[in-house]
Amino acid sequence: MKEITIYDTQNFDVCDTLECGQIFRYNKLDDNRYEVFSQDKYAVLTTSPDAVTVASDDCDYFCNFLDLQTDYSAKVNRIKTYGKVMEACAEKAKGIRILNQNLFEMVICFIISANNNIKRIQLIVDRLCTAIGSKTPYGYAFPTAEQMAEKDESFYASIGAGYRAKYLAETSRRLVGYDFENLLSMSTADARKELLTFLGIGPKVADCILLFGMHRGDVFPVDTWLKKVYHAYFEQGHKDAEISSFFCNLFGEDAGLCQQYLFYCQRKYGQIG
DNA sequence: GGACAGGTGCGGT
DNA sequence: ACCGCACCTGTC
Repeated sequence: MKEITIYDTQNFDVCDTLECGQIFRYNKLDDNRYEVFSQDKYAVLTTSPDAVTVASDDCDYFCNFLDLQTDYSAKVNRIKTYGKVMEACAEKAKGIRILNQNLFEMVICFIISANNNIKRIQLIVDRLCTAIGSKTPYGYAFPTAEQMAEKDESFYASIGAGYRAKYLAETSRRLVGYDFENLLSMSTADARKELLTFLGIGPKVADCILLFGMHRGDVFPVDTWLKKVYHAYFEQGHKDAEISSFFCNLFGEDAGLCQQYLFYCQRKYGQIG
């Protein structure tokens, strides 16, 4: 394994980045180390007092994966001007980076995430990789669309997916040979419409795929946590279905990152301030 | 043992 | 278009 060390950790915290809910395939090894899986690749991230070290056979891949080429300082400073609430949670969550994750992997993982809890999502994803993913030196790869399409609904039920089994079987079949490049070339609004045509993808899951799999910052996934945040800190009388567009209008291009800050603070600390 | 999970699809207005 | 509701299952 090779290593790369990052010394500018002002806006890069491994714990914040991995535990803010954008990724399910990681494990905490000890106080300072996390292992991360993406597609068929693997890395160990070690935090020391003055740096973070990435150890992997695919260091370049993980530098992009961790969005290390992007300067977050301007974004964070701008978000801190979005009122008291954002100022407080940006200070706590400023180490979060929006990962560049694989699009197919995001589609499948976030279909599994619907009306589910993180522990069980990780359990199901782990069973999925172990059962049909290709073996790698460090574990099992995330399955390809072809590998998933070979399995039927009963298989996905057997790994604990519940009523999402049908969604996984049907959507993975539809994604064999799918033109992802075309999807990536679309505007955020058009890509969102296209994603909503897949079984198992509703508004919230579509926004997660756009944000985590396509790096579109101008979306705001609304789940139960963000509904709580809205009602506690932003109440302006919107119906649930309008909360996402309310935040998109409020935060513009920074909406996605703001959502991660708010989600993380609410979940980790039980409050924003 | 019940409520809750990073909601969605479906049928009824 | 807009509700209201059922829904797998692991965890707290």
